[in-house]
Amino acid sequence: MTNPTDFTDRELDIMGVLWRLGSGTVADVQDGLDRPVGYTTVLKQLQILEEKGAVRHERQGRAYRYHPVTEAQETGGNALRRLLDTVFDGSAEMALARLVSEAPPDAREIARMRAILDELDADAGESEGDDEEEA
Amino acid sequence: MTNPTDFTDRELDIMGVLWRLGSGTVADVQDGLDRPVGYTTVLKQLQILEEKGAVRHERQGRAYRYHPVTEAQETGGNALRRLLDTVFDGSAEMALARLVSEAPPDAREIARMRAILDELDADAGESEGDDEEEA
DNA sequence: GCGCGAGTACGAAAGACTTCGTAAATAGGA
DNA sequence: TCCTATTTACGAAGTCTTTCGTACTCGCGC
Repeated sequence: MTNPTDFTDRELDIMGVLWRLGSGTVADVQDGLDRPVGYTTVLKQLQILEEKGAVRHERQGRAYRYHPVTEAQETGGNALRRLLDTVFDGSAEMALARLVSEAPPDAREIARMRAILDELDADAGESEGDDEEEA
Repeated sequence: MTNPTDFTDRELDIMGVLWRLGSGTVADVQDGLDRPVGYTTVLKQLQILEEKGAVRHERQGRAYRYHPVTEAQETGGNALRRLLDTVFDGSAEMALARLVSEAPPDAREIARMRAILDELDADAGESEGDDEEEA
């Protein structure tokens, strides 16, 4: 991973396309990839991913349509945890600093990110306040 | 993918130890790893990492002491960018949501994370104001 | 100076990943 | 029905990773 996850690099490329599209045929995925890869190569990867339980397929006309089974967010979470542990020394703060420098969010996104932090405070407050409410 | 970077999974394990310790001998790194790995295996990885320019070594007594050359933050940044692109659909907000659910920060850390976002607003304000100042 | 033990160098074996060639199957139209 | 184009199935080749065994080296103590 310089596998960020449970997936290998190429598998992650494929999953990325499926997550973005929602689902796709072999040709769809092939088109969605950044870099040119043979048709049967993509098919093979999808078959491997299916063995691993990461995707499933259904017939569509004479072709197969593949759907992701594992959620993007779950995969991302695992990868983030690994990154946090190995490179950011467990510090969410450092990770955030790097995150925003990699992809500077616009004002609206910053506002929503603040909201996420506010929500954290609220949750912390609630659990600390449980005793008071119950009393 | 799990490769999160330029490094393979095992390489990242090794680099993680070096980043944490600052530097270390082969034995130090071996001890620092979660999982048992042969001494020569660790040595070999370090030699490979040195070929790649990720670490350097200096003599210490009869042994070598290895120092990381690449920064943890840089590696983390690359990995974050990949994650952002493939699994979080380019949204720093989604990444943050997952980040805090993976490693819930305490109040002090939340405060510092807010500060990072504040800093972003400040920067955005400054650059928007550049024209006015120049005019 | 010599020997011993700690350490490094080398290379090969095993396994995983990636890629694709070729064969087989299938559906639709002539 | 039969042919063709599209698609899947299989499997093997090439490459990269990971692991470690074995041989060599070097420095320190006697």
